[in-house]
Amino acid sequence: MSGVSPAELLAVQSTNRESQPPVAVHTILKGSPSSPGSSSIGSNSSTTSSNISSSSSNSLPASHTSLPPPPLSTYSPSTTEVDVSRLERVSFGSCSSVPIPIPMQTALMAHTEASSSPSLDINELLTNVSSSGAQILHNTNGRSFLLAPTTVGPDDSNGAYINWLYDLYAPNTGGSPGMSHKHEKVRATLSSTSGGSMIQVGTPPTPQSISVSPDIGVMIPTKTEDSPPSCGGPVLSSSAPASTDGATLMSKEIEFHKEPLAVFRAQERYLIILGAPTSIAQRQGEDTLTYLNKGQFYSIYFRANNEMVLPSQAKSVIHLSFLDESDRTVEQSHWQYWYELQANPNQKAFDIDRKNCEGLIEKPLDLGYNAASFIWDPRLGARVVLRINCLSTEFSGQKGVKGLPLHVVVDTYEFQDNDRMTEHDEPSHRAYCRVKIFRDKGAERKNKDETKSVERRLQKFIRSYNSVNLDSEIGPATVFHPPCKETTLTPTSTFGPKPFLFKVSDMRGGASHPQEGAVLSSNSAKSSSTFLENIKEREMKRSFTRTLTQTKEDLDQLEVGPRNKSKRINTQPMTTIYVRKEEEKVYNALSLRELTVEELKHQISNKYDIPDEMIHFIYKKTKKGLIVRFDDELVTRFEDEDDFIIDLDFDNQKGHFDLYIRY
Amino acid sequence: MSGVSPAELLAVQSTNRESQPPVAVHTILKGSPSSPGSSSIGSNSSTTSSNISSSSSNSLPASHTSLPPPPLSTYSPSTTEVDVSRLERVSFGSCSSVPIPIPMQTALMAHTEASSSPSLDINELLTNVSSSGAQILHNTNGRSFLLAPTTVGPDDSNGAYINWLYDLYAPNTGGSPGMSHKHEKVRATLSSTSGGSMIQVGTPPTPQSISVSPDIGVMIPTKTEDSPPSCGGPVLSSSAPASTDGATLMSKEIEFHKEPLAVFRAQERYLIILGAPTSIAQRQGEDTLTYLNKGQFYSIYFRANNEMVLPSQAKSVIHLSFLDESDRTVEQSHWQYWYELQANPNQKAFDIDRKNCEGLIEKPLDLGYNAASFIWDPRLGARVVLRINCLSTEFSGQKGVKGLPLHVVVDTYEFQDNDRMTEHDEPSHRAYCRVKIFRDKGAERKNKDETKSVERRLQKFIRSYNSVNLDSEIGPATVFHPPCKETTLTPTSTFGPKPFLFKVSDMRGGASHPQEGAVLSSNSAKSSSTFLENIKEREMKRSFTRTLTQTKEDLDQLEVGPRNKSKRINTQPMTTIYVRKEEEKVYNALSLRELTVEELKHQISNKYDIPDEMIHFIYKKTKKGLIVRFDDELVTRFEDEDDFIIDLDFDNQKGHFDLYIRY
DNA sequence: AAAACCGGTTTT
DNA sequence: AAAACCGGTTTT
Repeated sequence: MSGVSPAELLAVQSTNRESQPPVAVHTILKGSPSSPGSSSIGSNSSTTSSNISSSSSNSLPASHTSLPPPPLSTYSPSTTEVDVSRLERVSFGSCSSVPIPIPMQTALMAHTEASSSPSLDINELLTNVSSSGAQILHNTNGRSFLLAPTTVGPDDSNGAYINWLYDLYAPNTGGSPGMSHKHEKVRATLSSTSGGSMIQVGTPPTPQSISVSPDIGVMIPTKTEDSPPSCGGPVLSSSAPASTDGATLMSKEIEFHKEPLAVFRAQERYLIILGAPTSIAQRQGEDTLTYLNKGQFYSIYFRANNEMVLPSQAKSVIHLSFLDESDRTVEQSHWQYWYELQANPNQKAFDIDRKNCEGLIEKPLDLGYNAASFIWDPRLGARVVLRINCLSTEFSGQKGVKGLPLHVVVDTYEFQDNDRMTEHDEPSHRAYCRVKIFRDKGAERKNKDETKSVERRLQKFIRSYNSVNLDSEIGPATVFHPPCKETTLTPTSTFGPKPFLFKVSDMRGGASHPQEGAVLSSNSAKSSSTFLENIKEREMKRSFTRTLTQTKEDLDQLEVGPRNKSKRINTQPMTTIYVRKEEEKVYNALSLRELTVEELKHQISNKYDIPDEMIHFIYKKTKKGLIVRFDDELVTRFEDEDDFIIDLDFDNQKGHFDLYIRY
Repeated sequence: MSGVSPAELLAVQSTNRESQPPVAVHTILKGSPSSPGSSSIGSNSSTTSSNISSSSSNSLPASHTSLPPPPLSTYSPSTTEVDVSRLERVSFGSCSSVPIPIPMQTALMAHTEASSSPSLDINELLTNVSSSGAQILHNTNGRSFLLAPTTVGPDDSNGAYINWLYDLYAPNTGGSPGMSHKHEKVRATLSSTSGGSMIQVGTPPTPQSISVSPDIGVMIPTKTEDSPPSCGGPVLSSSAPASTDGATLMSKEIEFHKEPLAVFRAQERYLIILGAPTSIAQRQGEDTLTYLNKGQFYSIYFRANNEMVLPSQAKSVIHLSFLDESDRTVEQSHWQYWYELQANPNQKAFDIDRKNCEGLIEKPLDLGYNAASFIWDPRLGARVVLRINCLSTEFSGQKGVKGLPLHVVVDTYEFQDNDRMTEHDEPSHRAYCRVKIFRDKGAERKNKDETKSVERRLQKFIRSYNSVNLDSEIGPATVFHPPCKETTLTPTSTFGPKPFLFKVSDMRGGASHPQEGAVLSSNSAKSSSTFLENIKEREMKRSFTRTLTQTKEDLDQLEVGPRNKSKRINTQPMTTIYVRKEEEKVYNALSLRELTVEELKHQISNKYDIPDEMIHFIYKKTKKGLIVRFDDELVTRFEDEDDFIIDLDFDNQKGHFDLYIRY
């Protein structure tokens, strides 16, 4: 219908270059209500439960059942290695609406394996069960998730069976937000007596009624009588798994931890977690993205792998930077731009709520305007509470346009007691995550909108999925980042260049990052004497207190910045314009030392690896479409940070390039 | 359901303080296909047309039928006086979908009378015809409008009849946009044999097939065979009206005028029309609002009432101002703020396309940065083409916030021949309209969005309308401005203060409007030394105008300061025009440091590598082909980014060049 | 050209 | 807290 292939809608993930831990808890929903220790998932007290034919004898491929038990729950979902162990069949009746009671806090996420299940045959599925293909599960919190069929086959009772695959997430209920959650992967097999149809999640139980069935490791509502089936009572039951080690998965009540569970990959030495949910809209395998609110405090948890030999002290440095920008001058100008908008010259890109940090051996220390360090004991862990003072939109400038993501980069250095390292030490560990900072409660809004968006895309996917043409190679895949309450920073190489440090004080003297003599002084945008006095007053205040311990109260008093403010003057003798060709994703910065056509040519040829003399003409293409030859005067009109789309046309006849700059 | 009363959704208008002409054309749809001069509205060539029972005998209250014939069409909809004459009944079949063929250009607007029809009984309507209450008509251009029932009664054939009331608008098809339209008010009576239901507008005929049925004065498609009824063929037919003077309404083919029809209220001396559609979202009786695009040219038509004694010359002054701002200092600071963002210091708030104006006795003359005047002959009319160079959002500053509406105010002064009035004359006429200026094609988007929004509100109204509780006093009313292609400026008192004139040159000396010493200073987003110099230059120029008093407005202005790079501070006062010879593919930019013939020569010779003295004469070649010697005054008329084709003719005899600039 | 996106802001 | 608005901008 939509003409969009499933591959486009939900592209199959490729690699997991962030190397997130592939561990996952696998749990089984089983059809036999008579299994030991079973709790009735679908105990909807329906008289039509006699419709159900339970078949627990259906065996699965050995490759699936013989996998070792997966480790405990993790904060990072499995991506590269999809464990497809423990398949079970659960039969259900002929009703067109099959209630699956799932706790209110449980969300289901679309999932099929990318590679480990070559037996997946979408075409067969489509042929055999057209209308019962991928289904949207409507969770009671308003979110909907895909339940994707993987394989189908003849049922030994009265119909066909379908292997459904999905992820089960159980976020926590109580406790502070972003503190704990559970992520489980569940694979269940359902057999349908009829051509299947809508599957709905039943009315959730009250939160108190949620308990854990130790034998299957799934949270199960103990009373579900308030979810009557919408038609003849198909019921889904649970029981002990047919596999061996299901009981080891979660043999006790789920704990809602005050702090995140530290689950390490085998080699990973540190685990750093940002207490804010990761955006689900990012494709798995790509950089994660986490939405934050400017001026709001978030925790970063630091944990070391206690199975390793750990130092008694570590220094971690938190940087806020633009990792995408390989060009440091761009990063510099971003920060410079931001800084000059601040009312308070002492304003840092982020600041730390010293009072609410935990486990810090020394007070955190600002290294620059976009970095801070602190000492902690890896054997004990630590928590740093911080807020970010800039907006992502401040770096994109224009009005209706995406803000720039920033990077939170954490470098960790190890040393014993007072054996502090020197400046030139390499960090033992580096991890980062991308963040986007919004005004007000924009982060929540953004997450909410994304949930809706993902639902729409899944709906769309299903429509195309159930329609005719489908490449046999293409099947649904988990492309979105699974919902979670926290963001695990991605470990990365420690050997790259150190994150850019923005130091305002650098400007006075020669610094490692030449500052081109930026001028702070002319705080002249504030023309009201009253206003100026306020600024001065504020500066006075800060100068006294900033060396002292900053408490949250102090920080709250310090305005994060007036909303509308003019920029300040900065005497950089260079005009930087950004250009990109239409097909380019990102801009190139042209730093014009002088505003002449020659210099423009030079910089263009430089940036695009064209010999200087190969660029013959430069034209301005006006909004009206006029083509105007460029002259020095027009170049003079360039303002710093102007951006243009350019066309670099090669003239085959004459063997040179003509450059068109679109206005 | 929604808990919103109809009164809240569609509040009844109160007074018409703008005193728009209450004239309206009333037209009748009638059920009898045998009436003289009838054209089949519903000639859907359906075999089920036998279902239709036509009943033209149904008589209506005398108060409705005895009204005098309304005058000819108008550009201002009737508001205070609702003429409810000429009701007719048209029966239709039992189909649930009744196609009403209406020309594509026809829009239907919700309407019932506010006060002049005390016989309206909503409750009766609701009781008798619940599901066939107010209906949404889906026009084929995607817009939907309300068809509101007014009264119901027993049908003499087999059901109940309903009096429907709605407005019928017939915008023009061909011609330039915003040139002409028709606005008619139609009241029709339909009787339903069944409990009524969805009414749809049939597929429209091609524009060519539209003709006028003189006896009923409604545009009727001559072929409608491409709109098959979705079920058993109910057909709506039209015929001559039962009333007396229907033929006088529109006894000839509708003309799509190249210029707007000038229809005057009795006393009104001038009619001034802006060639852009009025926003429908404004409530009637309130100020109109018209959406424009920045940088796009619009026409303003000037017409005088030829039934009056008119002078041979009139001077009209077009102002762009902030009429809402009673405080002129606010207005001043708004313009000051805007002005300082302009790259070209000669940039005016709007400029006039001199080439495309019509009927101007003299060239328009800029009075300040936000006003221009011109002389025209009231007996002949005139057209001024202008574009506005500011954005409404520039004056609201913040990001997600409504832009400030501006006012286009036109003062017209009368005088005989050369008897020009002095500065202190009062204008004979003043009219204004509110405009909002958007970026790109924002005006169209805005109008479109409003249509959708109005539809939603009407839908919502219908739901509440068809539901239980409804105050007997409350009925639907026409609250929105009717769709139209043009905006008639609202006449107003000429005795108020004259619109604010923003003159940059005012800063030198004491002006009639004190300038409050606006601070230019370092309101800067610019960082280059060149820029600083420019600023300094400016400050130098105006330093003596700086005042000690800093008003709150100044501060506000500054805090709204530049946020993105699109805002530029003026560089040198310079006007850039683009020229090319006919044989040249691309234009050359001439940057005129001063607007003199000498400078023009200099730049031309510079660009075309001709010695200065080799260019002897510069001529203007008018559209008519006249050759005019250029003088400084003509050069002064250059607007930034004007473009011209030039002829550079070498005179072999005299050995020099003559330059012709084609207009 | 139309629709969607974007995120700051206002409204509910 | 959630939804809608707002208009510049991008995508389709």
